[in-house]
Amino acid sequence: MPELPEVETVRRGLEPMLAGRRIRDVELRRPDLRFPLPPGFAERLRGRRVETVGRRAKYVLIGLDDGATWMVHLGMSGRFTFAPGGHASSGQAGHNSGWALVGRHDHVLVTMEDGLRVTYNDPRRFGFMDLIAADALGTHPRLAELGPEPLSDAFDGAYLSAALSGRRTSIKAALLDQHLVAGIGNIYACEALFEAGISPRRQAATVAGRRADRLAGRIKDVLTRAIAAGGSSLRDYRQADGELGYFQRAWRVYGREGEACPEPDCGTPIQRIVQAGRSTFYCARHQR
DNA sequence: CTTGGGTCCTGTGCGC
DNA sequence: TGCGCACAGGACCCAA
Repeated sequence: MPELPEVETVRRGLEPMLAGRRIRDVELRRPDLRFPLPPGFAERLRGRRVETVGRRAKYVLIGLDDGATWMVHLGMSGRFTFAPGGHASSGQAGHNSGWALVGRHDHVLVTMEDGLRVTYNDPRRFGFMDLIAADALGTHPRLAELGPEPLSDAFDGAYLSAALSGRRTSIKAALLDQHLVAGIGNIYACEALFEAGISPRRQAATVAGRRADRLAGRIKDVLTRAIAAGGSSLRDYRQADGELGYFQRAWRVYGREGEACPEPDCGTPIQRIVQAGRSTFYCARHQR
């Protein structure tokens, strides 16, 4: 599900539900997600007041009143759902553990002091959570190594050009490297390269100068549009799972193998290739 | 240091 | 209709 825009949509959905409220209870329905949850995870969250709901790359960062940060990565299939007092669930039938309905993949159940129930559901369990003490946030290994936010001023053509120099891998693979720029995933890498007219197979180091300017600009634009689409789905559905934001987007090349290139007067069939184990979609005529 | 490949996990959709 | 297989939006780990 989630790349930067979807995670930002989740953040925006969570913020009004959590910020300023105290956590009454946390129930873990298993001791681990992708990784074991840190010792005392539930106990340390219990009784804390949420002060901020932020985001870095694809991480949701929930700031607590003791200075700690509750970090959430949604992996491939993680999502949050909400229910006012007593009916949070992802819909499937399940066992009762004080909650009205608990689905098979509802792994973390949070009750806020006003009774709001927040469920973290993740069938594939590639997601993970951590609880980071105030003095460890700056050095957390998963955060400290991340590249710049693509929507920040620190990310531009000059940065991209310099960061790609010497890289022999493909530009597509390079964009997925979170150390280089943080938050782009498989879909938006394909879409940004299409809009920039750059072949995903091009060697990363050859994306420099004006070509890098163009790519940086298209990355910002495609992410900004996706966040806007996610925001409208939030307004319509009051959910934070981001799924509608993804679902409603009409990708121009992603998932469109064999369909005609959407550029005017092109019509070249979109190709699908595999790079670094991931599907890449592109137009061989428009992308060089 | 960079790079490519394997791996974790479950659900879905397709072709036969 | 049932079955098996390919594939799915991420990122870690390891070997070369």
